[in-house]
Order: sequence, then C-alpha cells, then structure tokens
Amino acid sequence: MTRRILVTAALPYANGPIHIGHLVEYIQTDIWVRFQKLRGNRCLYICADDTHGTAIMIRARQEGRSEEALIADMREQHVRDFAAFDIEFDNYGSTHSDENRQVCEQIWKSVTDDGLVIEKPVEQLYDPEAETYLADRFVKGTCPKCKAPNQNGDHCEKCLSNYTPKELIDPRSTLSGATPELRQAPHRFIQLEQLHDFLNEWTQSGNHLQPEIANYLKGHFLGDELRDWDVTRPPAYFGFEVPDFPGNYWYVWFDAPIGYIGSTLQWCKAHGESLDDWWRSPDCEVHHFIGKDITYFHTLFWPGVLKTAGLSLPEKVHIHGFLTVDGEKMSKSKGTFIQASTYADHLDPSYLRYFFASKLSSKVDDLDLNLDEFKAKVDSDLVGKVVNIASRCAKFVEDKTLSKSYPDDGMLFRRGALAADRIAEHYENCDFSSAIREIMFLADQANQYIESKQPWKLRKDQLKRGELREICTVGLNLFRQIVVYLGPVLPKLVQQTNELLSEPIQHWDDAKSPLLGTTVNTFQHMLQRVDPEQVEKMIEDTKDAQVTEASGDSATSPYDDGPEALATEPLSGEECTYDDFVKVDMRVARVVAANHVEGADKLLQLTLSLGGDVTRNVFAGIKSVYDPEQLVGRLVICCANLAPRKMRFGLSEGMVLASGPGGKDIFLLNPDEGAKPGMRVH
RNA sequence: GGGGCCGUAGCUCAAUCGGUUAGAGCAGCGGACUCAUAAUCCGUUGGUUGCCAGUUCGAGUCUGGCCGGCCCUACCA
Repeated sequence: MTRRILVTAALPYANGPIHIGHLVEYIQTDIWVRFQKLRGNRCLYICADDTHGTAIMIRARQEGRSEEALIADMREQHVRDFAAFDIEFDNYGSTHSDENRQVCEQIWKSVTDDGLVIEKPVEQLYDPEAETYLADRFVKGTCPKCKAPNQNGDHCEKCLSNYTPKELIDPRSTLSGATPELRQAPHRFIQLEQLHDFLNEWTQSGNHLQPEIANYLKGHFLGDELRDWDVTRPPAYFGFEVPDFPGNYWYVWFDAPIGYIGSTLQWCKAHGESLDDWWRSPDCEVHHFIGKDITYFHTLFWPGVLKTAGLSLPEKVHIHGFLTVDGEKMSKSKGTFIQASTYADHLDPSYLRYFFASKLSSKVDDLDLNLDEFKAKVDSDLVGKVVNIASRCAKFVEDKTLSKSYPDDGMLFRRGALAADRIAEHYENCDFSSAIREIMFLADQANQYIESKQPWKLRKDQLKRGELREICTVGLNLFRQIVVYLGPVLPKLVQQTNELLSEPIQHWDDAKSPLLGTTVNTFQHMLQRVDPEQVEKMIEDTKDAQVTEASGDSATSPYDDGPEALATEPLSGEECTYDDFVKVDMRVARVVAANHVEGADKLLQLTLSLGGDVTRNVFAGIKSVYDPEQLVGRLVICCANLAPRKMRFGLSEGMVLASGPGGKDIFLLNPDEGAKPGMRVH
C-alpha cells in the first residue's frame, strides 16, 4: 500500500551558514525520504529558513541593509549548500512568507478561540539606543556576587552563580553598548497547562517518541504544571505582527515550526494540491526530524498547538544527538567547526553521507566524526568493497551485453533479494547503521564470488567467453543490487550505475530481479579514496575562515578590535597545562625606584617592592616609552621567580609584564585598584 | 544539589525474553592471488563485558554500591 508521508527537518536559522553539524540532520532526513520514495511511497521533504527574531534584526542593522535582503542572501547560501550534499527538498520555504503568515494567523485564531491565550506584563531590560528589548544573552555586566567584570546576563562564569540581568552591576547592551533600562510591556502567553492531560497521553503512548525522550519529558516537565509559553514580543522585533495585538510580534519560536506548514502550503499552491490532504488527513503521516536541543518545542509545545488547531499530530518525532569531531565538541579554534561549503570545497559529499549513514541509529546518542575512521570507512567500504565489484567485472564485458538469462550463482542474488525486507526495516526505523552492516555483508559475498570464479583466467581462453560473461553478469547484478540498497544514501552512485548498465534504478524492488541483456558501458571510476591532504586543508581553511570572520565582525561590533595584534604575534599552538602555568609566580609589585641605566639604550633599572621589605632589582626594556619619574609609585605585575640573570649593568631578578610588539608600542600591565604589592596573580 | 544516558577486542559497534563456547567490520599478524583505485581472498592473534557485591540452575543483560565519561537541569524552557 502506498503511504503518504510528510517529512520535515528543523529549519536552519538565517543568521549563519550551514555547518557539518547541521548536515547530520538534513542528511539523515534526506536518506529517509529517498528511501520512502524509492519504496514507492508518496513523500514530501519540507524545510525552510527560520528568519525572524532579534538576532536577524540586529545583524541587518549592523550590515546596513534590510532584514529581507539579509535573509534572501542567507537563503541562497543555504540552498546552495544543501544542493552540494544532494539534499533534495520538495519545498524549501521561508518563515517570512505570505503562506506562513496566513497559517500563523489561522493557528493563532484557534488557540485564542480555545481560550489558551492570556496577557501578562513582562519586565525586561531595554536598550534605548537600539530601541529593542534585550534577551539575556545580549546583556553583559559585572557579576553581582563575585564582582567579576564582563559576565553574561544570566550567569557568571567566574563564580558560577545565577541571577537575572536586572541584578547585574553596570549592565550594558552588547548591541549598542548603551546602559539598558528596565521596562515593562504586555506579552501574550499560551497556557500549555490546559493541554497537560493530552500531552501526558500523547507523549507516553503510541510510539511517537523514542523511549528515552518520553522518559525525559515525563521526568522533567510532565510531573509539574506546564509553564505558560511567552509567544509575543514588543517592538522593535523582526517578525509578523499579531493581528489582535497591534504593535506586537510573534516570537520566532512561535512561527518557526508553523513554517513547516507554511512551506507545505507553498508547495501545495505550486502543485495544485490541498493543504488539508497533508496536514488534516488521517491518511498522511507527519514525521519531524530534529536535534535533541529543541526537544521541548517539538514534543510539548508543538503537539499542543497542532492539537488545538485541529491539525495532524506527528506520527513520529525523530530526535538525533549532536555531532562531535574527533571526540570533541566542534571547535572553531581547532578547525573542526567545519562549514558545509568548506567541506565541499575539499571532499566528496558522498563520503559524508555514507559516513553518517554508517553511524546513525534510532538512538539520541551523539555521533562522532573521527577523521581517521572517516577515511578508513569510506576507503574500505565504498572503494575497496562496493565499487570494486563493478570495477573488476565491467572491463571484461565492456561494450557487450549481459547474459540473456540469469546464470546459476549459488543463490547469491536470491539471498541478496531476500535481505531487501530486513534492510528496508532498518531504514524505516532509522537504524541506518544496521542497514549498512547488512549491505556490506552482501558486498563481501560478491567479492568472494568473483574471487572463486577467477574471471581473469577465463578471459585468456576464447572458448570460455560465454562463461566469463555469465560471471560478470552475476557480479554486476550483485553490484547493482547493493547500489539499490545504498541508493537512499548515495544518489550519485545510483546515477553512475544507471549509466554503466544502461537501465535506471527506479524502485526498491529493482533489487529483486536481475538485469539481463542490457549493454555494459565503459567503466569509469565512481569514487576516489579520501585524500588525507584534502582533509588537512579543510581543517586549515576552517581555521582561516575563523580568523577572517573575527576580523569581519570587528567592523560592526561596538569594540573596534582589529586582527593586527594576533597577526603580528600569532597564538601559541602549544598547550600549557595548569601545572605549567602555576610555575610562573606572578606578583603585584610597586615601583619604588626607577633610574636610567648609563650606557643602556633601552633599559630602565627598577626597584620593585613586593610589600614589607621584600624587593627585586629588575632591568626592563621600556625606556622608549616610560620616564623613570612617572613610574615611581605605580603598581605593576612582575614575574617573581624568573631565574636571576646577570646583565652587563647588574643582576636582574625578575621581569615586568608588558604587552605590545615593542618600540613605541609597550604597555605595562597594572592591576585594578585595591591590589596590594605581594599579591599573587592567579 | 537533582535527573538521565553510557562503559563489551587497539578502534567502531552487535549479542532477541536472563540461556550453549560473547560475535562482526576495520586495524594488526601470516599466507594466496594479480581482474580491480596498493583493491580482493584465505587463515589468524586479540575480551576477567569498567570494578565490587547480590538475585538466579544460569548474568554482558536484572538489583545495589563504587569508579570513569557524556548530557540535561539548578527553581528558564
């Protein structure tokens, strides 16, 4: 029976490029969709850019253009990146579309009519210069508990305490640098608690969620009253204005999931179909693929909204973990925060599709991209095993046809065909890694078959040409069978196989009957091994892009800090352990005497007091910038345990810390007020 | 502080409901082959299933504790 299936992947935010972490989800979803289509099901892959919110508004302002121009630009980039990875959406929309506004208004009416909406005042910091309210992450200031400067709006990284942005000492907006003021504005909330019973039922029954997710929700949210969900924002905000709440906008998280429907509506208009057939029909399954970070929205808030609006509930929310690279979080400084476009500049996207497939299961576990394993797996499985089958058969029958009837192959093809249902079940359950394991077993068998038949020997004997052709017919059919199974993962390989064997793969069941009598074309390499140099270059490019990005940002941030300093003296690549660090005993010291040194061009002789009667005699190369008179009495930082060094002018017993490249650019470090000579620097 | 997940061969992962001697792939080692992109094939090494106890005729699997790692929370969602 043909199923109708609507599939979504989470909407990427229009504030940044696609990176390989995003790709886990879009590739996972793409594989699942291609699988469904190959099975003959009617399946739509729907996605869109998520375009609203403060971040977009601010960025557009900084770049001196409209939000619309910014999101149009980002959309183009996203679409290009997805295409490079063979991620094929049926519709790629935008949350900033007429269709989405229309659906938002309908849904808003439903939740309002159902009495779920309530208005409450909200007190928030407001940036009078940027004329917008500030989310916590846009406020910085001094921690109210430990007085550490430059801490986040809601917690202190120094003392780990939490607070509200209102408590911050000396708060300032990271948008404009202005001092925010406390203001109050009405917000509209959705009272999710009214749907509590429904959500208990829906999340805990019917296999809509992975078991660990159902447990998580039960333990974390469903045991208590569900909080009201703040879904509007006062101006200024980039989004859709709420019809019955003039001057206010829907919060980005309200219209983002609705974007799934808005984008579907766009597709329906283009294809003359009815939206209700996809979103209000019991005959259509809705599947969402998301990352674990947005679980709450998709498993509580979103089903609640859908239920209220009389729309289809998801048949399943498929939740995946995060991507790590070489066992660690993706890191910009390590060059593992790899953008999709950077990857595609160096490596074949098929590799990544295969690698992810070989690691993905239906669990929420994180997935690690170990670059050595990546190479080993792609080389060994795809090049060494799969493509090799075609490579070692095709030449012997080039420009000839496959046998007219299928030869005896010891049931190999038939056994491979019997695996179809098992493999399909793995795909269906998102156990791609299990599917791949089964498929690779078939590839091993095919290679064993060829080995045992030794076609390279038969080739030398004119009388055995027929037998040779039969062996190659078997080998190439086993290969094609494998390619059918890998089809959802490797669409390019399907194309290449179609060209080689002159007969397109169109359906999963093509794996069940062998190809006979068709022409075999000239074999061309289908996949190269992973080039380790390109992997290296990709990492290097990622690091470089990071530097460029940092300097690009500086033009628009309130702090005009250029990249010159780092360029002059690059960061040390070498790590220093804490133990290394504490070896250096740095102390606050007071300059009690400062003198010119006769015969020295750059040096001043300083007497530093560490408090009491502990002093150090230090020669410092700072004469070009500092006069002895102005130094006397001031506090400096010195290294107190530097091995004493005999100089031409006397013994130097330490070092005064200063920054800058030298010459006229020397800047002594001094502690903030209150520090006393002798205090250690930690 | 509260909660969750995980720990199986050098690496990545299997092992049905608690059931025979814990299995694959990769890597390693030994051999074969030479059609194939230094590919392939045959053989082989490798495990106190993190540790300790308990339940059981029987534990990788269930229970408790400990160790190690990851994640979510900390009165936000």
